Amino acid sequence: MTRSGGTLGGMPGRKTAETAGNRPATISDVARLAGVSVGTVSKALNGRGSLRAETRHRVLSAAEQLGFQPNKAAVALNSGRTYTVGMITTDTIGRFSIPLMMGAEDALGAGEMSVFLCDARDDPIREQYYLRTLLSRRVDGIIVTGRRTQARPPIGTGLPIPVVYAFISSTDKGDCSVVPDEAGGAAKAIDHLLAVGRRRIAHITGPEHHHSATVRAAAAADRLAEAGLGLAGPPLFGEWSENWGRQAAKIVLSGDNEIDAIFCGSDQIARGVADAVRASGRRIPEDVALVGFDNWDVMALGSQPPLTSVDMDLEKLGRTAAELLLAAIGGRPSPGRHTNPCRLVIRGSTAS
Amino acid sequence: MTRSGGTLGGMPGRKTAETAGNRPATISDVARLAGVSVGTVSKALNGRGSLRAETRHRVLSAAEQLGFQPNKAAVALNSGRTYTVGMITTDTIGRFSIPLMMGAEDALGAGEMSVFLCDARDDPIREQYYLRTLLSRRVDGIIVTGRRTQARPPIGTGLPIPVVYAFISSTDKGDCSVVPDEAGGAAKAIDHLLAVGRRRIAHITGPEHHHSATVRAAAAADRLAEAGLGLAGPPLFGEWSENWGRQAAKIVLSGDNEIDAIFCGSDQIARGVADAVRASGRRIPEDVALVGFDNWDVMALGSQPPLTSVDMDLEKLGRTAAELLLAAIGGRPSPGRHTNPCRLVIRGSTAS
DNA sequence: GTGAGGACGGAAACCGTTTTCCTAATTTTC
DNA sequence: GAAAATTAGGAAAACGGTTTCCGTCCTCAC
Repeated sequence: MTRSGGTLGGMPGRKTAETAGNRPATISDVARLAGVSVGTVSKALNGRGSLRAETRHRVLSAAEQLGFQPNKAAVALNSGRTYTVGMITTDTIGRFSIPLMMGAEDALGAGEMSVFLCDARDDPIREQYYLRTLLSRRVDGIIVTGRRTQARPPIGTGLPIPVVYAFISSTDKGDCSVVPDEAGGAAKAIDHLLAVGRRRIAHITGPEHHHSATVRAAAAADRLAEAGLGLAGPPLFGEWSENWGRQAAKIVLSGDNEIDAIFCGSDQIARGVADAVRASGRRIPEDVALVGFDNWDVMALGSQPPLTSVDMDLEKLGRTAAELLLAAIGGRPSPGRHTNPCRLVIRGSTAS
Repeated sequence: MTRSGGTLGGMPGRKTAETAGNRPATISDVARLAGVSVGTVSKALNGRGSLRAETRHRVLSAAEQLGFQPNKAAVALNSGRTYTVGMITTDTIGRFSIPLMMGAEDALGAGEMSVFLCDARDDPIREQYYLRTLLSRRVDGIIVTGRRTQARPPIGTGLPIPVVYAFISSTDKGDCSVVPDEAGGAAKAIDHLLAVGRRRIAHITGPEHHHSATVRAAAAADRLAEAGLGLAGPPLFGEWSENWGRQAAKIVLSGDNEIDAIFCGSDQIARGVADAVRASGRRIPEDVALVGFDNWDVMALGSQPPLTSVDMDLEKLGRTAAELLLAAIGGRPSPGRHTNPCRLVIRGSTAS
């Protein structure tokens, strides 16, 4: 009695004619079993040519019985398409890369694309090594991501395949980049604070040499200026840490003019600020409202009260990057800088 | 004047004969330029056969000039090896997967292997889809990771390629799994608390149905029993959240018997506990010493004082998994469960 | 001067698919 | 009932490498 196990759509792990150690079935195996030529098998499997229904069915069930899966390397060889893309994270895979990667991977997976993961760890040598590897693997395209939104030199010029930068952007204006609208996000934060009646707003953020810190600070100041106001004191630049948040909050709170809100450059900073505000005997949000940035769940939700925060929607951004890459691979490139709006997530730290 | 740009080891982005949109050079192009046959080019590039130094050099410089990179699909086709592995994260890519992935990717990259990233999102359908895809791509092996250390059914049986489970393990004892020694880590935490003179130790941790929670709790109790002591009250099972840490700490602190240390099932819980302990007027570590688990930097370092914590050394674990996979691919499998020791990282929350 | 042997490099098979012909058989048309 | 049109499926080329097998030329020994 012949086993009929191994449906095409079924569990590949199911024991079929192909057992451990056996080499995977090839199209020739299927052809032999079905009693037809390999060309016919290919046609049956791909719905090309004209075949009798009976023949097609015989091939299909032979393929099923052997658990046949076409060798993608062979397909790639004569189609010129590998249906793979490379994802290079220029710096270490971290909190920002993950949602980006997930979004991108999801969008690509739907297009039957597989993703090569490359972690360049901030090392230009590794980066170029990976680039060479990816080119050698004939990926159909590359997504470059990184922790900083600052523009960076293109990963290569005159490459034979499209490249999309996500989160980071390329200094070459002709390259396709997808970046969050950090300035818009900061503006939304300020708008919200104004809407809940705050007027004396301080800003505590990361290092001044960090692109995100300066962009967000400038946008916040601009927005207040448009409302006929100004930041309560110059922005406090420091580090992206809770510790800095605590320190800076102490400085702000000991100042002459009572502030009624603090816009923070990150959720980590906001947490530190929250600690210091509470320690000073002030209540959040009654006395001081607090807005963070990143909407990092463990920080925003672990804080007491939970933090209102600006969400850069990184997963969407990754998805968009993937879609632009797919379009470019399909011959419809979208050069230039594409910005993705931020969302403001309102929670207890500003709820009135 | 002929451009000589494009060293083999140089920047692939450099403008060479191959410019944007041009198809990558093939071995035939190199052969034509060097005035030899393709077979000779292959020999020159791979150091096979016997060639005159002059010929070899001519080929090499032709390859260099064209920026030739062998098409890996073609190589895969006749070597049977793709030099790729698949990495399936059964649940969403998160805090635990990342260091694992990074360690594995690093170890594999050194072996010239590329990694396919597959995020199964806790969906068995997606998981099987990815498995099929990977098999179709003829990866040389697969690493399966996940957020939970609990054993899971094998991803497939009778697969033609080796599989290594990292962090999670397979219920099939014959499968190769690499897991952290959570019990050992918990024991180290208890040993340390005992060493700094604590005797009344409580335990607050995650949900009782979570494997890690029960294993760590049991190991802590066992270790105390060995020392002729016991936990100060039964372990408090709840959630892996700061909020639960705060709640549980209040319960513990309001008990009859004064405790002098709390061992927490995670750093997040420990942070919540720290808040509650401080709020109760007790000092850390003088009155209550605190040990967390995971050594998650933002939590452990953001806490005040910084948390002593058990580090599962996930990057090492990922690296080990990759090495075992490489060995298995090379025909030297290491079936069974391999445990990796945890490290205790001592910080202010227990410093005497 | 002849035969043996080594050095060099070309021709061709092969890996697993897809696709383009092309032939043979069947059906349609008048 | 013969010519034309259609259908079914096979043979072979192509994709881009690697490897095996030979043939040619040169050198050396006798």
